[in-house]
Amino acid sequence: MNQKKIIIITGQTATGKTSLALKKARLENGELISADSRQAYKHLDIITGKDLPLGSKFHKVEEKNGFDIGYYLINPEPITHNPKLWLYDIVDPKQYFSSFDYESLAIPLIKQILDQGKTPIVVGGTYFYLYNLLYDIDTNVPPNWELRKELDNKSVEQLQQMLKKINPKLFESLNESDRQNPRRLIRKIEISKATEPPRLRRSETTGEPRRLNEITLKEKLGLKDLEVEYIGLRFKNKDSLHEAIKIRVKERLKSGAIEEVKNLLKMGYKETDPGLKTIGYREIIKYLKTHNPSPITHNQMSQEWQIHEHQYAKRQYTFMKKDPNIKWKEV
RNA sequence: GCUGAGGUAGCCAAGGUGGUCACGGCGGAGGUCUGAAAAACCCCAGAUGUCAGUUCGACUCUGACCCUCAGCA
Repeated sequence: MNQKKIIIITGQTATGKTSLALKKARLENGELISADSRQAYKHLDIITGKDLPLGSKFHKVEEKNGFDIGYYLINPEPITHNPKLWLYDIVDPKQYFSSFDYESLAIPLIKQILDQGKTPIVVGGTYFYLYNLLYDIDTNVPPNWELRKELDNKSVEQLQQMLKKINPKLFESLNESDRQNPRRLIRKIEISKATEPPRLRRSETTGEPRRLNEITLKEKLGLKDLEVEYIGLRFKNKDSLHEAIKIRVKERLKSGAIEEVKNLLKMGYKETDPGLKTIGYREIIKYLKTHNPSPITHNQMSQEWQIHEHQYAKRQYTFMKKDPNIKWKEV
């Protein structure tokens, strides 16, 4: 019981990651750290499924790099062991938030929880965040939002030409999917334009596949010895996935999803804000639009939401299943 | 019953003077992923209502039949 331990729980959407995390928290004296790119946004509560008991309060602890760090208590009533839940409500829906930001916030929290002799339980479906947390991200080029904004107007063709010009080798190393992907092209241009020469991975220069075996989180924490329990939850078949998502969407609609969107719009948030580019919000905004050239019914909105949620769940698994360290559990 | 419109993949849907068996979108399968990731992107598989005729050749023309929709009665 002396060895330090961290638990990572990820997996497909709607598999019950949070409830597993809570169970673990009870058993192992744990605190939860969310790894969810949507629950990191303030005001996005019902649709992103922040399962907080009524009347929960956000306890802000500090402000770091412009992000709010704080926690919720899982139980509203004071009880003996009341685990904290961190990294909800970090940023405003208008703000951008990156996997790097996530890592920079999560690492000190993990350390702190370990120092208290507790077990950090990192839980969430944003595998990209976990990927960067657990493994290495080997570039040192931060996002340049001004450049990105400027390049957002360019066509894919133009972006390709630009990259080919400033970094032909990198362009050649891209696969077809990335070559057609404006976001990825912009990122590559951003890296290539950076004044500091980036420490590029071999995969980007030689095309060699990246090795994904060794979890480097220990080194990042400065710990020699750390037990990592890394669990992934997935659906055992398509039916259970569809069923779970159907129930989830209906429940969220019943608990006021539409009102949540209306309020956000009233507060001045727009569909183009980073936080609202999220499944559920998109479909409801489309449904609420009065001047929509092709209006959809409530039922269609619900269907589309469900479909996009399925597709997301499948994409998640496609990405995650390449990680050899995940111990899968079916639900 | 009459008149009009129409039947193209699971859904929506384009098409042409008859001649590489057919544009797309959605959905479905598979995939990409190194500081926007619930994002963005790649890729694959699916079709001409039925029967007969004209023709070297029909999804496209003709006829019959079956079905759908609108209007009339």
